[in-house]
Amino acid sequence: MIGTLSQPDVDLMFRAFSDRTRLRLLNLLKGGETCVCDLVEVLALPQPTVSRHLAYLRKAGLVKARRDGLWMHYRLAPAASQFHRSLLNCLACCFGSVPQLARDARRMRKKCRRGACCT
Amino acid sequence: MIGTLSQPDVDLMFRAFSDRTRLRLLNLLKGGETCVCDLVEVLALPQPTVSRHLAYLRKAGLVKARRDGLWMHYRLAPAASQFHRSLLNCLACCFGSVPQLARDARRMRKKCRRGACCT
DNA sequence: CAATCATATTTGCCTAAGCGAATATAGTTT
DNA sequence: AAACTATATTCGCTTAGGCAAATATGATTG
Repeated sequence: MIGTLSQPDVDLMFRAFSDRTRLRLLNLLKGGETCVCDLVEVLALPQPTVSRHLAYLRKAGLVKARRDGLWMHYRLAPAASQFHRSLLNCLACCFGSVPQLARDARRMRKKCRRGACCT
Repeated sequence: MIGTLSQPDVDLMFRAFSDRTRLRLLNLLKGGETCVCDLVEVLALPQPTVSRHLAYLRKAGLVKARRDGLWMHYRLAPAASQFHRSLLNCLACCFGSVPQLARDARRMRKKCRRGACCT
């Protein structure tokens, strides 16, 4: 009934950001491609929960997946519109407002430094 | 349990944007202070629906209300953080992606031009 | 103060979406 | 092919949140 509508619906993309778990995932992926097992460990959440939210983000067009043998690596999808770009900018700003995000990033860096991450 | 948390929760603000009706309201308020009756007419939605969503936006810290006799005028709250500012920037970008927003704005301008709006 | 107007809130109902537990799939190794 | 590993999906349950209809509130006017 409505005319042109952007591929991944704008509402869907906003809603993707409106859940704490997904925000944390996006925040970690900001640091580069990451495999699911590392995300699970750093967020300390059940693996099905993480996979479920990653699937949501994939459907919203916000992340891309790449298979590498047994592992799946996720990364932020390159911004496909000005809107997408501005949403990612919000993510950067959240980092200052939500202490949990900074903590997650710190834990990920630590894990990688001791060579314990898949990448 | 978690330490510092920004007043109007980040998740709440994102969720405020993730509903089509609220997005349309925010978009109209971008044009300046507007009274509820004008919003109801331009969006062609039931008044309780509009009021309910305005209440949501108020709680999220995104809009401010001002009473003027019988009328209530709503306006965008001034950005209180970098995050808030970047969210408002998303709104501006949406305008290009969601044709409905441009139509709403056009209808509002038209209404005001013929002197039919409360402001 | 009764009537009226603009707006807000409540109620009841229904769908979307989160979670944990269990299970399925897909690739690897032996 | 059987066993194993990493990841994805499904199921049953519970809560959040949307809507329409009805009702309440708050300000103004007669």
